[in-house]
Amino acid sequence: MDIELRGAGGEPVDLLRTFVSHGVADLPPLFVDARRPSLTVTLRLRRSVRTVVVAPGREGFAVVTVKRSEPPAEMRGEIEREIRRVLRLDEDLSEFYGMAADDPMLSWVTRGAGRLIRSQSVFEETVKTVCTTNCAWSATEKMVGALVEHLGTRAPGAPASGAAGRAFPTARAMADAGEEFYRAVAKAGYRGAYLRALAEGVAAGDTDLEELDRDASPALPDDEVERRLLRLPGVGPYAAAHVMMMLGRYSRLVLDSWTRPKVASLLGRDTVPDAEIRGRFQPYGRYAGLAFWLFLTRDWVDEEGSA
DNA sequence: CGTCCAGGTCTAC
DNA sequence: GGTAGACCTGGACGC
Repeated sequence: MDIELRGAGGEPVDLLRTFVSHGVADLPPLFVDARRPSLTVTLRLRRSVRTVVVAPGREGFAVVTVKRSEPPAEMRGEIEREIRRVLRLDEDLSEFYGMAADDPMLSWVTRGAGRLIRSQSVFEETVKTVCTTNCAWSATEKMVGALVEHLGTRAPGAPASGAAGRAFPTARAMADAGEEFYRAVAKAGYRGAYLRALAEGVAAGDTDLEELDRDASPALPDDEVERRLLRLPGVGPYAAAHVMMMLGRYSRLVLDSWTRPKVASLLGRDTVPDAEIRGRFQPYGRYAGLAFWLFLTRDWVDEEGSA
């Protein structure tokens, strides 16, 4: 099926920029192949699990194909909705583009950058973010890979082993996995207890993460969303800002051991105080975090458009 | 082989 | 409310 690459405000969408918009776009159950280019994702649907490939189609469109089986009509509708969510196509970035157009550092984004690949659920976003804390990216890949490989449901056509072809695990599946799994298989270290507690809270219905999405609760203020996220085990200021960015709530800047040196290097300095960084992007208001992220990741795709 | 530290957070002052 | 110290893990460093 075809999906038109057009934002909710009619703004352009650069599909390759979207594919390489964020490192989490390449954590299972998402796989980016920047060469082809394509995005493969295994989706949990209401009544099944399917692996879907998104690639450039005819001019202005993405083409979505479902692996193995041609899905029935109602499933196709569901898949299209989920892909639109993952690609963030229903977000209106035209106001942000209006601001960026007058900024020499960011005017380039108006060609279609700014849609950060999103996971299927806020729960998934939160788990992945906790898995990025206080460790190298290789450790994050190890942890998330193990969760999907060992706890995720297989889609038709999934390889016998590995994370490919499996959906992100449900909160229940993660809550039921024992301490030993998090220690010996996922190599999550002290995060294991956080992940289990987080999953148990969601599975038991005590924690509702999905309502924190900007689409789900546009009236919920960012301050309140941040307060709720900070109550979660393993979620501090960095993780809260990061999850919020993935929820389309860009008021916070993601400040961590990767972004701080990166912004300093781009400004040709040794270090830059957090307050100064915030000050520089403050004019973008509720898009400050997105402006900051795009400023940092401009070099992820070169001018010719290859990653 | 020991120390440091990666896309930090928690607890105890 | 603000700040040390501990914390799993493993790859990168210095010695």
